[in-house]
Amino acid sequence: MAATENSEALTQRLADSGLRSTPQREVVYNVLLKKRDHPTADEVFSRVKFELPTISLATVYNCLETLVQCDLVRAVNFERAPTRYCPNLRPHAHFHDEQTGRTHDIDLPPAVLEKLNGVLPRGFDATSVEITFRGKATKFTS
Amino acid sequence: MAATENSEALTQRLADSGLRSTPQREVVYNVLLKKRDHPTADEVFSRVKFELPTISLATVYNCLETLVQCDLVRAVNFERAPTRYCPNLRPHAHFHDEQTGRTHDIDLPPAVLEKLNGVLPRGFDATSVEITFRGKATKFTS
DNA sequence: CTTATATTTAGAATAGTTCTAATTCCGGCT
DNA sequence: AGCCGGAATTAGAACTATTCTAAATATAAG
Repeated sequence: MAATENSEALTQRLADSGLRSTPQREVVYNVLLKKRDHPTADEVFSRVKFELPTISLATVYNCLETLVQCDLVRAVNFERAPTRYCPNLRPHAHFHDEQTGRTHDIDLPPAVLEKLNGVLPRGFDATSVEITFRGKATKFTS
Repeated sequence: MAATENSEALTQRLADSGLRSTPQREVVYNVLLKKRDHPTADEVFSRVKFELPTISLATVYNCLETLVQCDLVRAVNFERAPTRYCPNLRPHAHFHDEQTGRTHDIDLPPAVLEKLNGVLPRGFDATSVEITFRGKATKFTS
């Protein structure tokens, strides 16, 4: 996908919510797309500063929040550690490697999602489900 | 189950970890068992104070941490909200009702847990999985 | 060009939790 | 019973991720 495509997608999504496309929002989003290692706001901040040295941390938080609102990015929480951000929009779980601290995306097939919804008793209406594995990734993992 | 049974179980678990049974730990644990509404540390604090008016918040945090270490209690995190505590040791998910803010336990049958482990690619070895639903509980729910 | 509104910004404020250092408690030894 | 040493508790300070505030800046619309 060309970078301009992402950029246009971003502009479109922002417009849909009555928001503007700004250099800060563009760069924050591109940083997330470029290295999908579930960075924290601080990590995003330091990566963005290469391109926009004068950006403030508050703006990074604002942009991330905006992207989450537009459904372009997911906020990922693990215990009480700093929130991490993830531009993977497919339904997926997270695997938290306790040795390395790294977070891996685990795709969730529709069948599993259905099975999961099946555990909800009558009267519980879920709009979303969040799944986090903890353990260690032994091998075959990048 | 008689209260003394829980008390003995607690004492046993603590001893297993080389820890002592104390009035503070007993009361904190009993508070969790008595009203299973996933209280925060602050809520536990105020409930415990009825029995131990001089207990400190730090001690409540210490006791909760100890109980979690001993596998008698689970710490439940939802987004970045204050940690909640849950003495339900059966495998279960949590349903977070966005209207009321209440958290409900959802039992997880072994079949579902197996299915879930099945989504992990070779090389991912999970020791635990945490599942949180979000939505609204419409009816038939206490 | 002007105006209105959105956005960014630096720094202060907040809140849940953890840390620190001093005190208290308690079991085991004599 | 009395003492010792480690465990536990305590009050308050410190920490940290995040949000808030208020002022400055940018930008789209008329």
